[in-house]
Amino acid sequence: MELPKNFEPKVHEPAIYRAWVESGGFAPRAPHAGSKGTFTVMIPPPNVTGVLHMGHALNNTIQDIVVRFRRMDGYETLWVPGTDHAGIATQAVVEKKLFQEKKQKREELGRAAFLQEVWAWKEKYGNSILEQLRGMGASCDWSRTKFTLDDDMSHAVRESFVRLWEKGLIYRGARLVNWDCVLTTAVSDDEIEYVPKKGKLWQIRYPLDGRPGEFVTVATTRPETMLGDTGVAVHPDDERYKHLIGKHVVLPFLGRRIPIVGDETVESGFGTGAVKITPGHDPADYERGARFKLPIVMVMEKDGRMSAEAGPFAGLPREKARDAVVKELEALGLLGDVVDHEHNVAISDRSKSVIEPMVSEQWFVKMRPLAEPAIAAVQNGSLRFTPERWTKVYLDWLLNVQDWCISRQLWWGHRIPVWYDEDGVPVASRTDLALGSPHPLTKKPIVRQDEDVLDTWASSWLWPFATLGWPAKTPDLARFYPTQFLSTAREIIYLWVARMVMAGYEFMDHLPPEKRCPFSVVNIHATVLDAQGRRMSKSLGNGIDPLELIDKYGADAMRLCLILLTKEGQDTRLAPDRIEQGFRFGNKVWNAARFVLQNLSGESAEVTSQSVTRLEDRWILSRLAHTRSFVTQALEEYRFNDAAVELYRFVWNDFCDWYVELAKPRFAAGDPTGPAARGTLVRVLGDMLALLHPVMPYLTEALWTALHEARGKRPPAMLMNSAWPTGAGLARDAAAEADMAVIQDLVKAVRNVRALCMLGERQSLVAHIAAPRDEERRVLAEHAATARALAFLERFELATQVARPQGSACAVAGGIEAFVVLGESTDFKKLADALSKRLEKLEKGVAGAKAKLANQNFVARADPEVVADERARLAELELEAELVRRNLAGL
RNA sequence: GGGCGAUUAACUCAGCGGCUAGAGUGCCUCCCUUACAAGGAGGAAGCCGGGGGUUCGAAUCCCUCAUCGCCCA
Repeated sequence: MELPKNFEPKVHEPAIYRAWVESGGFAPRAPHAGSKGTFTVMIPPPNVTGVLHMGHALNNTIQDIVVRFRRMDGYETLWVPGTDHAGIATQAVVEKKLFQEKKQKREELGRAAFLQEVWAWKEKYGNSILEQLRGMGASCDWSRTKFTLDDDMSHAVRESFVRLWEKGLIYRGARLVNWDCVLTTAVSDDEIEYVPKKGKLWQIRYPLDGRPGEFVTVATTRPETMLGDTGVAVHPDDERYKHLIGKHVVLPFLGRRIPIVGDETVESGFGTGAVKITPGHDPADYERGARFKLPIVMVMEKDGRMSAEAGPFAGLPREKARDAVVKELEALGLLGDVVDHEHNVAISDRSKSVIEPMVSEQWFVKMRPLAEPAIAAVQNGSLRFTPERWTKVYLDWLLNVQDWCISRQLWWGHRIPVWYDEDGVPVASRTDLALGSPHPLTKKPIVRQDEDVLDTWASSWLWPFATLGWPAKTPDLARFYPTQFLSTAREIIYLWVARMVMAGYEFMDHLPPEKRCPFSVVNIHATVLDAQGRRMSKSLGNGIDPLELIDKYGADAMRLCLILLTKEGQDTRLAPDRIEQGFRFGNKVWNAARFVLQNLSGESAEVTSQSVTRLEDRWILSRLAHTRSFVTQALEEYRFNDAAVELYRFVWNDFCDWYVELAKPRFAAGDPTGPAARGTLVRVLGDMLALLHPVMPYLTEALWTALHEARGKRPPAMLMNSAWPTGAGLARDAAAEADMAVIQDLVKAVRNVRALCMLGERQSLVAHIAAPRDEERRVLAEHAATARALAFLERFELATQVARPQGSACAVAGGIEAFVVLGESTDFKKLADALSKRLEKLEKGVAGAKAKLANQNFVARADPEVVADERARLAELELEAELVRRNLAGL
């Protein structure tokens, strides 16, 4: 059996992925004896227009680790993949393409033809992100792939809409919404971002009605909206303006007479202390307007041009209108001070245009009743966040939840299932209502369907159960709902997580309440930042492409590194070359396995902690026992980083650095301990591959096959479908670990002396070892050969006391002195320096421990065990310091 | 404006009441020893952001300031 020298991800990964798919292992296993039950994960459906970015890479690595671990651990696992139709984003992409390629606008094409274009686009490009997930090794059940506009999903959306309608939770109303003037649609609060921009604060003087020559000066960042003003507000306690409350001013250009009101929400310190009220175009003013029953005047059209209400400025685009208004005010002498002013401007995520708050007719869902059970879910423990602190973020949003504007003025999406009769009376229906058919309530003919579509989240909030067939009561739904784990990004807690919880409680009402919450654990993953600590973004162009990393280092390397870098949701900075650590580790594992396989000779006996007798065998199995249980527990608790760090350490530092080196001499022909060494290597390697598999699936799968082949066997199953190591036959062995530590300390001390004296490992040395303490002497006597091999010693003389040989240096390890006989050219000065330094540290430690123990309070109040430990530590330090001091004197 | 997080070695991060504060990368010295030079052996490197407090004991808990970042408005 000869493995190539290196693992070649590009060669192996696609073939292994195909084999996994063919093994059928991505689909949930059928219920069977010994099964731990089902374990379901729903992928956060990426946007169909999306390409894999670092956030997806991390999040899907996490999900795949969970799913692979649970699968091996005996659960019937299901990971459902899919994409969402991303209404605005997708429509915008296709509109742009259409315009660039054919100079066509969607209006010219018409609704049906345009939608055909979008579907064609989706078929062609919409699967790329799912392909990329395959490349990462994601073990999703692709046979269950969903798209939010699939027929069954659309059916679920309509059912949910009609149910809410029937419960009276859907209403239509004029509300101030965030309006995107470029895409001409309302967008939700969550689809806008606030960008600080340098602007100006203009002061405008409004003439007081009936008091010629007197003015009230208001300050505004948006002078063009003054045309829609229907009031002026001042703080009721403001001495400057108090007397004017109840009076009126006359709006320039339009001559409208508008009142001055006293409102406590006005900040007297801002601007002039008087503010204009524009209920039609500002959220705060909308509230104020409602409080004072001021009329709403809309001075802007849906496309951002000024409306007829804008008088002389009608027809101007909003930016031009601003300049014109300012210029005219100045001409009239009504413009006051103009100062620079930085403020946050709302920008649409999709079109990047400035959001215009506008009053329009929209459909809303009443959120308060839906929020109640979602709040209760975290309070009664049905739902848990990890890291725990995100619970607060979730609750804060739910406690202050606003009604949800679900209509979008788009074509791409689920068309709102509402029809109107000739009087405009709406009705929601599960089935399409033909034009001319009688309205179910009024019996008058149906004349039209609502033009708008639903917000994309109105479908993705149904994801955890609609993907399983809801509203039909399918076997899948009964078997896999509720799910166990959801992993996602923090900014989506409100948009999606909270709404899925609401939907679960609302629509899964055929289940008892404790089974309605769609998932029990929500993992909020870290944000991967660029090397300067900035968020990766398209506009900055600072993103690292995971596909490039996979191409260069392999999927396993990227997966491991992302987990090593992100401790439980803590943000991290990533530079591409950091992935090299994962690559090197993969290489290390590969070569360790290669070494094992090269030296096998048909061992088949199962090695256990009970069956081995050699110290190093007992030791490595003890370390394995610890690592296995540590990693298992960490994965059960979703502490991925802890699991990965522990595995890394075990593989590299315990197994490769020590055990493999100790095993080498035992392969010599005729060595009676050879079989035990080979058996132990096989045992450790097998378990190690299994433990590593969730994080590094490809590499471990390849080695799993190779390991079985080397033993002349066919693997009973692919590693992916094999059992998680149970720890059977493994036990912690404290005595072996303690003995091994003695040897390791001595070996390191000798190596240190050797390096200081510039002696290569080849140069054999003789050591005279003094071990006055029985325990240490026993260990060294029993394992002299082991210690000698690792320290590259030719001879090894052990005694209770040793007279220092001529021309020797002394390695001190614990209570042991190892006198190493050196050549004449030895640099004793260097040795002395190193020893002085070490002595200094030791003496510092001694002084610290002494001071601590001299403190009566410490001795009296600290845990007796801590005090005892401190005493023991002091004794050790003093002994070692004494040995080093003596050694130094002897040089 | 509200909330959250971070500040530990040159860099990226662990450690979150008690070992001589750790790892990876980088750096220095030595070594191509037949698993791996994508490696091995050894080493240097830290007033644990500043200031207060609690405690026998603080990188760790509390307060405060500073800086950076994120989420929400």
